Amino acid sequence: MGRAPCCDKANVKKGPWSPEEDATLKSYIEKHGTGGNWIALPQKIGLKRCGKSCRLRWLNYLRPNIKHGGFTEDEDNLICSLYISIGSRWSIIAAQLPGRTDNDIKNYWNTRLKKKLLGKQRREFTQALRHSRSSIKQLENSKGCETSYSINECFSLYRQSPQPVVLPLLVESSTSQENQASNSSLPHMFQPEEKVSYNNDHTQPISNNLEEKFGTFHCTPDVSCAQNHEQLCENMTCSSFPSSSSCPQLGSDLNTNFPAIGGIPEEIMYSMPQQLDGVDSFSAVDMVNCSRISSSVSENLGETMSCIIHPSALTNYGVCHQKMAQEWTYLDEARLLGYS
DNA sequence: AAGCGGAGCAACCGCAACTCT
DNA sequence: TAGAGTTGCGGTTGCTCCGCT
Repeated sequence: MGRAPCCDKANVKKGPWSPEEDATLKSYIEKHGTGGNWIALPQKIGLKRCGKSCRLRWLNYLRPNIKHGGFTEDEDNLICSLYISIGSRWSIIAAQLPGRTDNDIKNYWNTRLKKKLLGKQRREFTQALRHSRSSIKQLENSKGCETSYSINECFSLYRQSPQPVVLPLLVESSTSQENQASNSSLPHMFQPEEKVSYNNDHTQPISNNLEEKFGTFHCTPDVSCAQNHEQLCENMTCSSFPSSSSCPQLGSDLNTNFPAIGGIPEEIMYSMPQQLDGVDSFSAVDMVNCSRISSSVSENLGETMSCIIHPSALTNYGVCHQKMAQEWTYLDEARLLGYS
C-alpha cells in the first residue's frame, strides 16, 4: 500500500496562480499566519489548491521582501563559490542571500550561471595551457629529451612557476606491476588507507617520503597534444575533437580508467570533459578536502589527457590522485550538473 | 505573418526528514 | 516506539515568451 496523498488530487487546481488566489492566500496569512498546517490551510480559506502548492506560492512569491531577477555580480560569485563548496544545496545557498529563494537560485543557476561559469573555466583553461606549454619546454630544455622526472623535480618545477603546468595524470611507480595486477582499476601506488603527509605553507619541499612511496612520475609532456587542446579551447564552435587514437597518451589514460584532470582555480582540480556513456562530462575535486565535489556534463568539448595543476594545489596532489582513483570507479554518477 | 526552437521560469512531483500522537 | 501526517528539498516538467528564419 502506498502513502496516502496529501490532498485530493481530483479536486485541486493546478497550474499558474490567479491574482485572486494570490490575494486570498496573502491576506489570510498576513492576518492569521499559516496556522502551522499547510495541508489544512487551503480548505480553511476556500482555495482549491494543494497545501504544498500554497506553501510554495507563499514562500517563493507572496511573502514580503522577496527579490526576483537582477542578480548582482556579488550574488553570482557567492552562488558559484557556494555551489563549488556544497553542491546543489539550494536552501542553504538561499539562506546566504537575503530575499532570494531556493527555487529562484536553482533556476538562475540552471539557466545562466552554469553556462557563465563554464565559459570562464574554458577561458582560464586556455590561458593555463599557454603557460603550461612554456613550462614544459623549460622542463624539457633543462632535462634534455628525458621523459621521466622524479616527483620532487615535478614539485620543484611547480614551485618555480607561478602558473599552472601541464602534466599527464598517469603516474607510474616501481611497484606498479604488482599492484596493477592486484587491482587493475586503481592506480597502483595509492592504496585507499594510505595517507600522504605534506606541508601546509605550499613553499617547503615536499617530503622525500613521497618519492620513496610513489616512485617516479613518468612525465611525458606531449606539447602537440596541448597545442591541439589549446586550439580546441580557442575555437569553441569546433565540433570535432581528437580521439584517443590520435593521442597515444590519451589512450593510455583511458586504459587506466583514469580521467584527465585540470586545475583551475586554486583549490579545485577539474577534469577536462570526456565521454562517459556517450555523454560529455567532467568532474571537480576539492584539493583541500580531497573529495569529489561536483561532476558535470558539458557540450562541445572533447576528451583530453593533460593534467593541469595549480601550484597552490600542489601539496595535495598525491592525496587527490588517490582519492580520484577511488572516486572514478563511480563514473556513472558523474552527471550532477547536467549541461546536456 | 507563421512556424519553429531555445531560454527562462513557475509549478509540480517524489522522496526523505521531521513531528506528532 | 511505531506509524501516520506534515514539511522541506531538489529534480524535473511544461508553459510562455521571444528571437530567428
